Amino acid sequence: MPELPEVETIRRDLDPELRGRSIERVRVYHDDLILGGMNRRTFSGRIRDRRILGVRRRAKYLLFDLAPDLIVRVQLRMSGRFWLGSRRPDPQEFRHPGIDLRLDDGRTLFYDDTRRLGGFDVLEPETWAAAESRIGPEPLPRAFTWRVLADRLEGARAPIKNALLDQRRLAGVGNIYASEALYRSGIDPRRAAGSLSESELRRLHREVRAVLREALRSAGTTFQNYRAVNGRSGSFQTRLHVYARDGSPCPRCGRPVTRIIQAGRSTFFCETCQS
DNA sequence: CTTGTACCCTGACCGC
DNA sequence: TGCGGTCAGGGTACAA
Repeated sequence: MPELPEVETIRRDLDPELRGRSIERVRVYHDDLILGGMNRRTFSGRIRDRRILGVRRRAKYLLFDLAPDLIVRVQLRMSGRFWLGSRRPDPQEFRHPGIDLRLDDGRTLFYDDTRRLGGFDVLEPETWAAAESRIGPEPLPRAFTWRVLADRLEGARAPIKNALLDQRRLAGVGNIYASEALYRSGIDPRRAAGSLSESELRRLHREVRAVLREALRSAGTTFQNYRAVNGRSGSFQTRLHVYARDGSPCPRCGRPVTRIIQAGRSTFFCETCQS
């Protein structure tokens, strides 16, 4: 479920706690949580007794750098969650144990995943570099100018909403912030991505960054499942303009928000304010 | 190459 | 209360 702001919130929670710790013991509850077909024994063997150098994020992936030179990639997908503590969390909250990583300070990092769409894999640096090169630019650094966005969308005939979700074009935007950024930019989500004018691209660039930054400041959007580490909720759901608000009045013009399906996912927008 | 669709999985919710 | 249908912050394989 998490998009860039949610994954980055989790990264900020985890990094100072995990940095420098060693993984003493690994427990895997379901083979399908090890992505890429590695079996659980091999996975455990690769990462046991290694020290965590730090936790990074790229797009919606969390990357645990292990000494001396190995990467654990975590994909939360729709329902992955973390808990860090010396005891297993309340089973009311964490009903679907997925992977436990016991650390050398007596605590355990518990990964829980209701739908089991997420999971972990272990990558050599070269393998990660190859995968990483296929991901679009991060939207928050200064290097991401409106011209970079224009480049990534140039010639695309797909609807702009779909293009924003395509991680090869742009990293980190998901279903919530795609709808929100297009609403704030006044752009119809059905427009061909390559047909946006310069002023539309400038507005979209500004609003994508603004909505992601504001959501990050609110520790993300807790709609249903998403929690930061140890059950902490985000608060950006109170600041959404259109997402999941179909039928409610558009905050700008008062006409009802419309819901359509694009690429199999819901899109929310205002037919009056977005053209 | 680009684009769209089906699928992975469980749970919550809605109408009958 | 039960049951079926729909939907859920994602990514990927595969078809067209």
